[in-house]
Amino acid sequence: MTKFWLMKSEPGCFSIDDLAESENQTTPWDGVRNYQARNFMRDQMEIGDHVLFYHSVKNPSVVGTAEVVKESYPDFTAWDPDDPHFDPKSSEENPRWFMVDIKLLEKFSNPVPLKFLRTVGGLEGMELLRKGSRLSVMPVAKDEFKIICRIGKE
DNA sequence: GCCAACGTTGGC
DNA sequence: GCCAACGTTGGC
Repeated sequence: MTKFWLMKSEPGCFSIDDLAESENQTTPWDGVRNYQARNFMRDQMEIGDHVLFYHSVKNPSVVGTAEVVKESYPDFTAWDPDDPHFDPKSSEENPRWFMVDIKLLEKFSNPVPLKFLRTVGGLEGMELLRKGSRLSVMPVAKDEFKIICRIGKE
Protein backbone atom coordinates (compact mmCIF):
# COMPACT_ATOMS: atom_id res chain seq x y z
CA MET A 1 0.00 0.00 0.00
CA THR A 2 1.56 3.22 -1.17
CA LYS A 3 1.87 5.81 1.54
CA PHE A 4 2.28 9.55 1.18
CA TRP A 5 4.68 11.91 2.89
CA LEU A 6 5.94 15.46 2.99
CA MET A 7 9.61 16.23 3.43
CA LYS A 8 10.99 19.68 4.17
CA SER A 9 14.22 21.10 2.90
CA GLU A 10 15.80 24.50 2.98
CA PRO A 11 16.42 25.37 -0.67
CA GLY A 12 19.71 27.02 0.28
CA CYS A 13 20.77 23.66 1.67
CA PHE A 14 19.23 21.20 -0.78
CA SER A 15 16.62 22.31 -3.31
CA ILE A 16 14.48 20.41 -5.77
CA ASP A 17 16.86 21.65 -8.48
CA ASP A 18 19.71 20.05 -6.57
CA LEU A 19 17.70 16.84 -6.62
CA ALA A 20 17.06 17.20 -10.36
CA GLU A 21 20.80 17.55 -10.92
CA SER A 22 21.77 14.63 -8.68
CA GLU A 23 22.95 11.36 -10.19
CA ASN A 24 19.85 9.42 -11.27
CA GLN A 25 17.90 12.35 -9.78
CA THR A 26 18.25 10.45 -6.52
CA THR A 27 19.58 11.50 -3.12
CA PRO A 28 19.91 10.14 0.40
CA TRP A 29 17.73 12.19 2.73
CA ASP A 30 20.46 12.72 5.29
CA GLY A 31 20.67 15.07 8.21
CA VAL A 32 17.34 14.40 9.91
CA ARG A 33 17.97 14.67 13.67
CA ASN A 34 14.48 14.45 15.07
CA TYR A 35 13.17 11.21 16.50
CA GLN A 36 9.64 11.44 15.19
CA ALA A 37 10.85 12.22 11.68
CA ARG A 38 13.42 9.44 11.94
CA ASN A 39 10.80 6.93 13.03
CA PHE A 40 8.65 7.68 10.01
CA MET A 41 11.61 7.05 7.72
CA ARG A 42 12.96 4.05 9.62
CA ASP A 43 9.74 2.23 10.42
CA GLN A 44 7.16 3.19 7.84
CA MET A 45 8.59 4.35 4.54
CA GLU A 46 8.61 1.78 1.79
CA ILE A 47 9.87 1.70 -1.75
CA GLY A 48 7.28 3.29 -3.99
CA ASP A 49 5.89 5.67 -1.37
CA HIS A 50 5.32 9.16 -2.71
CA VAL A 51 6.71 12.34 -1.24
CA LEU A 52 5.81 16.01 -1.49
CA PHE A 53 9.02 18.00 -1.71
CA TYR A 54 8.70 21.17 0.36
CA HIS A 55 10.88 24.26 0.43
CA SER A 56 10.86 26.11 3.75
CA VAL A 57 12.17 29.57 4.65
CA LYS A 58 11.33 32.03 1.82
CA ASN A 59 7.76 31.84 0.54
CA PRO A 60 7.57 28.25 1.77
CA SER A 61 5.98 26.01 -0.88
CA VAL A 62 5.45 22.49 -2.08
CA VAL A 63 7.64 22.43 -5.18
CA GLY A 64 7.33 18.90 -6.53
CA THR A 65 7.10 15.19 -5.91
CA ALA A 66 9.52 12.36 -5.34
CA GLU A 67 9.47 8.64 -4.75
CA VAL A 68 11.12 6.49 -2.10
CA VAL A 69 13.62 4.25 -3.93
CA LYS A 70 15.59 2.84 -1.00
CA GLU A 71 14.31 1.93 2.42
CA SER A 72 15.93 3.09 5.61
CA TYR A 73 19.59 2.59 6.35
CA PRO A 74 21.95 4.32 8.80
CA ASP A 75 22.66 8.00 8.18
CA PHE A 76 26.42 7.89 7.99
CA THR A 77 26.76 11.68 8.05
CA ALA A 78 26.12 11.42 11.81
CA TRP A 79 29.51 9.69 12.15
CA ASP A 80 31.51 12.41 10.41
CA PRO A 81 32.92 14.97 12.87
CA ASP A 82 33.23 17.45 10.01
CA ASP A 83 29.58 17.15 9.03
CA PRO A 84 27.23 19.84 10.37
CA HIS A 85 24.86 17.06 11.48
CA PHE A 86 27.55 15.11 13.35
CA ASP A 87 26.21 13.29 16.40
CA PRO A 88 28.81 11.69 18.67
CA LYS A 89 26.12 9.48 20.18
CA SER A 90 25.60 7.67 16.88
CA SER A 91 28.05 4.98 15.84
CA GLU A 92 28.38 2.36 13.12
CA GLU A 93 27.82 -0.34 15.74
CA ASN A 94 24.78 1.42 17.13
CA PRO A 95 23.40 3.92 14.62
CA ARG A 96 20.95 6.44 15.99
CA TRP A 97 19.85 8.15 12.78
CA PHE A 98 18.40 6.70 9.60
CA MET A 99 17.56 7.91 6.14
CA VAL A 100 15.93 6.80 2.90
CA ASP A 101 16.77 7.56 -0.71
CA ILE A 102 14.33 9.53 -2.79
CA LYS A 103 14.14 10.07 -6.53
CA LEU A 104 12.58 13.02 -8.30
CA LEU A 105 9.24 12.33 -9.88
CA GLU A 106 8.14 15.77 -10.97
CA LYS A 107 9.01 19.39 -10.43
CA PHE A 108 5.77 21.37 -10.21
CA SER A 109 5.14 23.90 -12.96
CA ASN A 110 3.09 25.74 -10.35
CA PRO A 111 4.68 25.54 -6.88
CA VAL A 112 2.05 25.64 -4.15
CA PRO A 113 2.77 28.16 -1.38
CA LEU A 114 1.97 27.39 2.23
CA LYS A 115 -0.19 30.51 2.26
CA PHE A 116 -2.30 29.09 -0.53
CA LEU A 117 -2.57 25.65 1.05
CA ARG A 118 -4.29 27.31 3.98
CA THR A 119 -7.10 28.43 1.68
CA VAL A 120 -7.71 25.10 -0.06
CA GLY A 121 -10.70 23.02 0.94
CA GLY A 122 -9.88 19.49 2.03
CA LEU A 123 -6.51 20.34 3.55
CA GLU A 124 -7.71 21.70 6.88
CA GLY A 125 -6.39 18.67 8.77
CA MET A 126 -2.87 18.74 7.38
CA GLU A 127 -0.07 18.42 9.91
CA LEU A 128 1.89 20.98 7.90
CA LEU A 129 -0.77 23.62 8.53
CA ARG A 130 -0.85 23.10 12.29
CA LYS A 131 0.46 26.09 14.18
CA GLY A 132 3.97 25.45 15.40
CA SER A 133 4.37 22.33 13.28
CA ARG A 134 8.10 21.72 12.93
CA LEU A 135 8.29 18.15 11.78
CA SER A 136 10.56 17.83 8.76
CA VAL A 137 9.14 14.46 7.71
CA MET A 138 5.43 13.88 8.09
CA PRO A 139 2.65 11.71 6.72
CA VAL A 140 0.15 13.15 4.25
CA ALA A 141 -3.27 11.72 3.45
CA LYS A 142 -3.78 10.34 -0.04
CA ASP A 143 -6.53 12.85 -0.76
CA GLU A 144 -4.36 15.73 0.44
CA PHE A 145 -1.53 14.52 -1.77
CA LYS A 146 -3.82 14.37 -4.80
CA ILE A 147 -5.26 17.84 -4.19
CA ILE A 148 -1.81 19.38 -3.91
CA CYS A 149 -0.52 17.57 -7.00
CA ARG A 150 -3.45 18.76 -9.05
CA ILE A 151 -2.73 22.38 -8.10
CA GLY A 152 1.00 21.96 -8.63
CA LYS A 153 0.52 20.75 -12.19
CA GLU A 154 -1.79 23.57 -13.22
C1' DG B 1 15.90 39.63 12.82
C1' DC B 2 12.08 38.32 15.85
C1' DC B 3 9.80 35.11 18.40
C1' DA B 4 6.35 31.27 19.24
C1' DA B 5 6.36 26.56 19.48
C1' DC B 6 8.57 22.68 20.29
C1' DG B 7 12.44 19.27 21.40
C1' DT B 8 16.36 18.01 24.26
C1' DT B 9 19.29 18.09 28.22
C1' DG B 10 20.51 17.57 32.75
C1' DG B 11 20.10 18.56 37.78
C1' DC B 12 17.46 17.06 41.36
C1' DG C 1 10.12 11.23 36.53
C1' DC C 2 9.76 16.30 36.77
C1' DC C 3 10.75 20.53 34.91
C1' DA C 4 13.71 24.68 34.09
C1' DA C 5 16.96 26.13 30.97
C1' DC C 6 18.51 26.07 26.70
C1' DG C 7 18.72 25.23 21.60
C1' DT C 8 16.39 24.84 17.14
C1' DT C 9 12.92 25.37 13.66
C1' DG C 10 10.56 27.99 10.61
C1' DG C 11 6.91 31.43 9.46
C1' DC C 12 6.59 36.13 9.25
